[in-house]
Amino acid sequence: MGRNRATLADVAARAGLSKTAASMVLNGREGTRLSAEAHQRVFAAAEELGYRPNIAARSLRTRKTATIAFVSDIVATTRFAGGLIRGALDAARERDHVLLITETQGDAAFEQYAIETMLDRQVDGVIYAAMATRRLAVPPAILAGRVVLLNATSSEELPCVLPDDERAGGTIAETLLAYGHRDRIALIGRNRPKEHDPEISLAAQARLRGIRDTLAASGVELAVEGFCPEWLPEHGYTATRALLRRPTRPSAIICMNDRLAFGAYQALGEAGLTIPDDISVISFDDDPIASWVRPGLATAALPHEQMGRRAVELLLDGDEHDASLVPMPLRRRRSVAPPAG
Amino acid sequence: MGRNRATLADVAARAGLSKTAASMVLNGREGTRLSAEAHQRVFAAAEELGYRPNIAARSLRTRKTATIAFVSDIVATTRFAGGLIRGALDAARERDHVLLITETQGDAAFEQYAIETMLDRQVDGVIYAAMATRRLAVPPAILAGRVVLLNATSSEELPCVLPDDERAGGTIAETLLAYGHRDRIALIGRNRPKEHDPEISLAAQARLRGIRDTLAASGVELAVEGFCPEWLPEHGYTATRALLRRPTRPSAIICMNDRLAFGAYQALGEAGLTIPDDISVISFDDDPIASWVRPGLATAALPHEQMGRRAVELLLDGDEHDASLVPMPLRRRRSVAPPAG
DNA sequence: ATGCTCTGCTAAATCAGTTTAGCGACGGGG
DNA sequence: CCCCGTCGCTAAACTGATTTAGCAGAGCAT
Repeated sequence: MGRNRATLADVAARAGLSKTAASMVLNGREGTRLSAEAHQRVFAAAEELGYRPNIAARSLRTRKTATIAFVSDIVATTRFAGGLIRGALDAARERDHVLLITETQGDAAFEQYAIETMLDRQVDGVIYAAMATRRLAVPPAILAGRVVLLNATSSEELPCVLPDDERAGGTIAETLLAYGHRDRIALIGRNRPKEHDPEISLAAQARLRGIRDTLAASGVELAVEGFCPEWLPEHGYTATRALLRRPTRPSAIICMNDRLAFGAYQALGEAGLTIPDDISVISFDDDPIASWVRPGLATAALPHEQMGRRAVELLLDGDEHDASLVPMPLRRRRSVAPPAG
Repeated sequence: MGRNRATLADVAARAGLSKTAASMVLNGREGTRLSAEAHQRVFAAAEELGYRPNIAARSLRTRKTATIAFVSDIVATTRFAGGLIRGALDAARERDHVLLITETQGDAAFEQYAIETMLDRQVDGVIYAAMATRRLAVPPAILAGRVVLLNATSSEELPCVLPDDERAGGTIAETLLAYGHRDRIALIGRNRPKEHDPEISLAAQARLRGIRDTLAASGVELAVEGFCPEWLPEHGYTATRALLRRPTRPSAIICMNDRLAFGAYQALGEAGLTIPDDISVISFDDDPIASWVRPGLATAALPHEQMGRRAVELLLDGDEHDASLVPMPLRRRRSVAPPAG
């Protein structure tokens, strides 16, 4: 790869100038006193030779690589990761940077290895993304450089990017209220206090807080809160069946995420109930499945692209608002309607 | 980042030897005549100083970076990408390599830029992955080095990794035959010849060929072939409704992918039919949704991790079987049963 | 004529490794 | 005693960029 590329020396020779001159011109250095003609000659030579600088050589000297490490536990390979990576890639490209991606799989040894490998390559900064764990212990090795946490927080007060789950909870509640739902709003997906899987608990707590506060402001309380050990369709299914066995049927179900909502759809379908005529369903995440179910599922979207983008911006442009909450826009679909009769 | 790391010179000094000696020892060079004691001293010094080589410096000299470019059109950010990337990451890690990931979004200018950026960084090879286009025009710039195509073929006879769609078609057909289905097997998801979206057509052709040939070997033909413009749930839904309006109801439906199958589930549910008692459904891909639907959907899994892994292996270990077909294992789930009465 | 400044440019050091060429000491054979 | 080969190791070149320090010449004032 790149066997006989032109070097800076070649460009300089062709322009009849020194490497110093060529370097300065090509880097657009201010305050150099090189003549306009010298500029022309260098540009022409570089153009003619198809010159492209050797990044390894450059970064050896400058200690900058225009490379960002994107280290995640398991994010990189979940369906949720796509958007994060895409957003980060876009923002990186706009700044002429490139992404070195690794996954630790939550394994401490892999993590250690991954971080070292990245640092060996002199990355300019690290985006540390998490899916499984929302509050992480950041490996000390990377604290020396710039770090941004993505979808995670830490005790070190590092800059981080998070979805605005609380506000999304508010939006969801407002939506149901606006449609006229009041006393028969159910929720599924609470996790029991003892099972504090940090993934669920942090997001869940924020979402729940947003929902409760907004409802409370209108004098409404959740009628039922169904627990789920995990946020998978089968748990949504079971929780919904449990809901339906109660004396009063809810007019709306808030699901803590779309996979639960999918389970709820299945249970409601089996019970012969029609969404949204008999019961409304609304949820969080905007998983692709939300647009596949019938009727489409209204849901507060996790803004993955925005988040990935924001992480790179924070890392490179470093405006020092340390925590960045990205809004979760509501995708309005047909699963919500006014309560029946 | 990495401001005061120990250098090779530091290690050498501490070991009381030259940089040359230290370099040779640490690289495990054969045929050097350095004493066992010298080896010990170098290793000890490196250990004590926490020495890690500077990759930029090394690759400046060796022109090797232990870095692989993973360039894709849109794969990197679709739900299908996760596995590809994970497999590639794993295989890369095993070989102490690292992945530089980019996405071209199918845009020629982005692609040009992406490739140049990768080559500037002296990557040791390029994995060129495609989702949208199965047969691609490979940019000439990367042909100079090692290239492996992932989920794609080209006219240049480059090494490539593909799922074994044809064989999977055979497996699906065998499965239905084994359950006793014969004359009432329907298929949905054929695309009309004129709409030759290359993504669909190449995979679809192979799958269909596998199905037809295997059925034919048992003297069976597909009863109906339903067309779909794209492979989305809504098209599966429509195609299935069309199927059900025909005089004889199929005993089994083969869907060209899981999203279509999901649409089929919806249509069958609305028609009051039970899977698999009234009708069997079987499909391709093993999208997460296949395990979420009730009953679970039997499907031939796209072996994304294996494919990603294989691509790296082909690139680095370069056994020269140029095309690598990765088997698609059948996930047996409850959606298939013997035909009703 | 001398000294000074400014202009336009360059030599050489530097980054941190790898690699080539070869040096001094020692032992053995002729 | 001299020559040669081997052993154990090192000096220096090299990779391709950036950056520091500074040089030659022109123009101007003294």
